[in-house]
Amino acid sequence: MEQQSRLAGTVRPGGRTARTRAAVLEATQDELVECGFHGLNMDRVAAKAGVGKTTVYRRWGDPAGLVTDLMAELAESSAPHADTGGIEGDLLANALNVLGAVTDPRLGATFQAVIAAATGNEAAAAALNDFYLRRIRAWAPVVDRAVARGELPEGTDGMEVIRAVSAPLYYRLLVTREPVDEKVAEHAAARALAGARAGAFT
Amino acid sequence: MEQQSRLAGTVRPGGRTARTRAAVLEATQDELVECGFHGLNMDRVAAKAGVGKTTVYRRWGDPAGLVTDLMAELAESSAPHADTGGIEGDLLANALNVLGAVTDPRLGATFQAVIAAATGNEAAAAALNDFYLRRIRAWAPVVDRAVARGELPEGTDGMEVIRAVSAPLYYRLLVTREPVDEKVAEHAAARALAGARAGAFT
DNA sequence: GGCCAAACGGGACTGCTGTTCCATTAATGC
DNA sequence: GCATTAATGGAACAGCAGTCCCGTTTGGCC
Repeated sequence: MEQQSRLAGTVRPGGRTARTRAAVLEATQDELVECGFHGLNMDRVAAKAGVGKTTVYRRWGDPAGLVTDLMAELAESSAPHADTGGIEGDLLANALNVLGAVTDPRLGATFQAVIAAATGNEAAAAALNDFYLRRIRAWAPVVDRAVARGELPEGTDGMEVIRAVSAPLYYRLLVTREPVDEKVAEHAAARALAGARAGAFT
Repeated sequence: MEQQSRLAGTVRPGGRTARTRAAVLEATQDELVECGFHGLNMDRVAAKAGVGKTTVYRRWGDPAGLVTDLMAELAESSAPHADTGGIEGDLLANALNVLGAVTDPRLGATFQAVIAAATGNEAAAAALNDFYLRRIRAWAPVVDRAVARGELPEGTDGMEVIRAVSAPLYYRLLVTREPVDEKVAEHAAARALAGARAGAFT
């Protein structure tokens, strides 16, 4: 049932195989937007992608395999961090970046699907961990630069500050299910900054 | 397919009906610990509870209905907040309380299941929102008392501070899938406190 | 204690998910 | 270009989740 879904191990990654994968992942995202993860249907994905359902089952195994591959795909194409010249602007940019991602219909549906899939699926959990670790590492330098500029205390943990900015947004989105908007994003950035200035992240 | 799962609307809530519900919810939690939400099987739950599977389908409809009812049950029996005499101890107690809940095998499995169910199920999402709103309201007074004692700035938003303590724990648990331990809990409490003292929660 | 209807239980049934088999297509290496 | 074989597609098949029907049990009420 469980099987590797990454294209990496295939012997013939070019041409048809790559086209099939692109079409299937595209169709998967469409389905996620319409039906969510729990409504993700392998047959419909295959039909919408224009490939045989045998192919989908063989290469991805189950819905969790599809969203795991989708997440791996997103991990490749991560945008670089901002540089507004000051830590306040950089953290706000990070918060708005997260807000934009979870608010975007396609991306938001994908993130929620992977998070749902990751409860009880080791591969999906690993893909999720990989994605966010990359993202946090990519943004941590904005904190390091602020430390170098003297805006934040020496020894401030950049990755922890970045985590602190994202956490409230995801907490509301996933746990309390309260609305997530610009105000929440601004507060998240401001509070992480206040904690960092107070030396709570050293 | 979707149907109300709460016992509230039943005409005969006593005797057999209540026993059936208790047995089914107990069996559901057992299954969640063993198989997780995606492996939750209505037939096995019915068998383990010693009731007919028709009954389970009729009253709860689907796995999401089961975990939603379970969450509603947990919402009833919420523990009162701590009172250590100081805001630092109270917030730490809150963080350790959350840590204990998500670390406990039965509770943790239940929370993760409801969170997974809530992506794409309105009833589960509502139960989740209700549970956490109750919990946050129950703990907010520790902040209000601290403000009254002069430990925190006037106008500090108690509910927001409580949210800020929980958020990093759930963020790690659900999103980045990093380990959650006492150190993380202590940091979460300390950073929320630092932000509050700096006036970031007013 | 007895009546009535709500709630339950068992078993047959159905449709869909996921598998298997084999023929067909096309990517790779020469 | 041509041979090899990885990868795909279609169709038949199997198993189980979820539904339906109807007889049985039991809680609420007088």
